[in-house]
Amino acid sequence: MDTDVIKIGTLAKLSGLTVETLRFYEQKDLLRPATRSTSGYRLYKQDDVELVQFILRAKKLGFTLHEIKDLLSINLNKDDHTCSDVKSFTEEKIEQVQERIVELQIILTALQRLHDACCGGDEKATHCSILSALGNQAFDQSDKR
Amino acid sequence: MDTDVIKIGTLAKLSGLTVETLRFYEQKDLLRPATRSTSGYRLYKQDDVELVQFILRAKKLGFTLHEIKDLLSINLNKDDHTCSDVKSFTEEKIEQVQERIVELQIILTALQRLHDACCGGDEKATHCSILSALGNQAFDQSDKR
DNA sequence: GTTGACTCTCTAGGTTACTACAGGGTTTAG
DNA sequence: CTAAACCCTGTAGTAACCTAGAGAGTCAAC
Repeated sequence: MDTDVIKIGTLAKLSGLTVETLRFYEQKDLLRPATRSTSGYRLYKQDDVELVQFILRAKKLGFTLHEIKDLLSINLNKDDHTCSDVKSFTEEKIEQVQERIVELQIILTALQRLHDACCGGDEKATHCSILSALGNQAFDQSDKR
Repeated sequence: MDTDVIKIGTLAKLSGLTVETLRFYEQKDLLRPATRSTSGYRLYKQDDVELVQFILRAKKLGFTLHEIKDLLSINLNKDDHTCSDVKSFTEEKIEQVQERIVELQIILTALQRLHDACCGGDEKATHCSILSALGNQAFDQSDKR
């Protein structure tokens, strides 16, 4: 057997993904095997391990699979793109992440306000301040979104 | 026609949701009409407008529909639950939100680091520092998760 | 009595990122 | 040579939250 070439199970082990995930990524156009064997087995190159790592690192940065697909095509044809292309790609993601953080912080503040106001005792929840807040119009004015 | 009772379209208008969403919420056991007309029309009470608002407020706080269902059943049977039940429910959510914020902040920091290192110029992306970072093992050590 | 607005059920799609079969064929080790 | 381990395709399910449409019945107004 050709040692330059690895089957999907090997790539899975080397990259820490499952075979199913690798096939899924192929379906999403992220990762195509170099060739197929006569019997139809996917045959990858050793280099594809690094490619999978690229994908995993981008995922860690919060990029979606679709965005990673674009990132990969930039990476493949580096000559057709500028540094500024990549930078603005990153900028957009930064903005998205910042927005989400702000949203979550608004949510967090509201939750903590409710939490702090609640006695948290063993008495029946009939007069629970959290439940009343949720049932109260006044709540709606308390944050502006 | 009974004025105490409203049809789904009216409830939709009063609550700002669509008819479809209201039916969807019913399917998810969040909101059941008080009765049905002889022809099968859903008949809601005026009070249900407040119930929908309760749901929307809880959604704003980041609760999932499933969690809201539980919250509603606590709200309906307040005597069977304690304040501390509700408080710990809220506590759990607070922890979830905090965790998510921390995650996003790690992502944000990493993105900003890459962004700042990138020249962002019009030169070809052949040596783009962002792409190299994604293709580089060193990246993996740079954050601990 | 007919139009138009409303309602009903049921089904299917769409997003994101997988996971899990079923029902095959292929390869490899002993 | 056979059994285990591997691979294939294709489909369907998960979570969360809806949205859209088909095809049909109902209600109110003119």
